Amino acid sequence: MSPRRRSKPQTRSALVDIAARLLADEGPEALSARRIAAEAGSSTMAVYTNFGGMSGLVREMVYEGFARMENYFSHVAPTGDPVADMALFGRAYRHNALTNPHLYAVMFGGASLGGFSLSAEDRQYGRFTLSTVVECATRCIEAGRFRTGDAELVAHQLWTAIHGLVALELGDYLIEPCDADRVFEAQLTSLMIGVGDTLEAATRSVTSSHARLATEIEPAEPAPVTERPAGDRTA
Amino acid sequence: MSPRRRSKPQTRSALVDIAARLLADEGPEALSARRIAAEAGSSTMAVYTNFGGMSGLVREMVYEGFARMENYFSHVAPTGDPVADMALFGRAYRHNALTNPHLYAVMFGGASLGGFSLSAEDRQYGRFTLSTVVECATRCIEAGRFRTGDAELVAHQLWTAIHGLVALELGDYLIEPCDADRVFEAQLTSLMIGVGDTLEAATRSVTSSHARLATEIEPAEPAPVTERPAGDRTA
DNA sequence: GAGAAAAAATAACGCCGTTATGCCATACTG
DNA sequence: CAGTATGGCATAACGGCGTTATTTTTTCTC
Repeated sequence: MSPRRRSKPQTRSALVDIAARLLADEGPEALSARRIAAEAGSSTMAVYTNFGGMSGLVREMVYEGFARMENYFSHVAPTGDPVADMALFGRAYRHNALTNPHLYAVMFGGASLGGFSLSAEDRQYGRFTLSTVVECATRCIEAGRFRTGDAELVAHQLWTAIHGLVALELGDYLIEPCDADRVFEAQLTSLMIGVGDTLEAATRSVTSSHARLATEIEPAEPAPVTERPAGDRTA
Repeated sequence: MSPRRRSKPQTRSALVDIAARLLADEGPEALSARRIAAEAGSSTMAVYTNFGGMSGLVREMVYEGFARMENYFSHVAPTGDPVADMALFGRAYRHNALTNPHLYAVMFGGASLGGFSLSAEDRQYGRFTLSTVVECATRCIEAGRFRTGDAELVAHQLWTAIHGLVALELGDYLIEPCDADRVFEAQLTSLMIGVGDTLEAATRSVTSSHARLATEIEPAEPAPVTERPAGDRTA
């Protein structure tokens, strides 16, 4: 039916692109090897020769998701106030999740698509993405703004708190979006105060981060689908 | 093969029991209509006549999950310090999630088993379970311990924060359990401070709740599988 | 150009949720 | 008490899924 596919990398990236589009447009249920291959004009076997199975393709999506998150993080410009930067990272995290909801669900929702589950290496890769936030927490601590000396702990607090909000938000447990917004803002300030900042300073920082939201949050390019440099990862 | 089934309610509760056992023992992947029916010695059709499909049976699991959560909540005895009570609710929430990890994943993980998704009514039911926590937050506010006057907001902050930790914990993103414990304790104190309590009072409350953990957290009965009183909910 | 190696197509296996059909015991009805 | 109808369950089938074995095609290498 379709013109003959010439070489290999073409079909591989085509499969990734189509999978990403299906995931974004129709959600995780639409991610099936048969569907993707049919949409690419090839047979189901292409998924196996290129990714070693469905789980390999899902892994590609997960890594793409972390790349997008890292992209948002890298576009957070320092404001001079490390606590405000911290809040900006929180906003970037939530913005990324709300922009790519289905992708985020695959990354953290434990959707277990096609029997996929993250390997220890994958999890380490995911946690590595937060290193930028850990560095920011270190700056906050060095500036004497936080009570604790454990930057990683603070980063994990921010991460888990925002993940919880976003997860329930995406699962429609927080029905009205304004609810989620209010909880998010309150959580941000409460966290900054709770880890040691003063009420006034934390409020100022979070408010300033809110003001910078529009200009800071969007990355330059529209986060295109990228391929991993390393070799195949058969499930 | 099996002796003739006499009446209806027997097979129904058997299906629920087996489904709950399969979910707890082998995880969400083991929850299939065919498997459950086979384990019950009946045919697949029993799932449809009793629950209108797989989604109905999953819904039963979700309601059971909320019942267990409510059971843990109802066994939280007031300590006299409302903020300590608040921390106890947080501990009860996490304890329930870690005790029934697969059930918790079905409730909030968006696993989308058998095309199941919560209806608006279901979500409302889930949020209603938190009303106990909202009342506790009200007591905290009336005691002048919290800065805000919005008890529901505070309850949602606690909820989302702990859910985020638990979700990542169950997804093995927080690799070492001691990590999760540390983040949980820090999150609890940070939240209590952040929403308005003083450093000393919050630390005292959270510490006292930690001391009460062993005796308070376990409910009397082992949370048996119950049936919903209402009629069938065909998907 | 010929042979070797990689990739894709075809077809099959076993699982899934779901549905249509028929049986048969139960529960009403006269 | 007999006859009937209702409804729960079994049997079997349909389409779709991930996966695998086999065969065919392509592509690279010598």
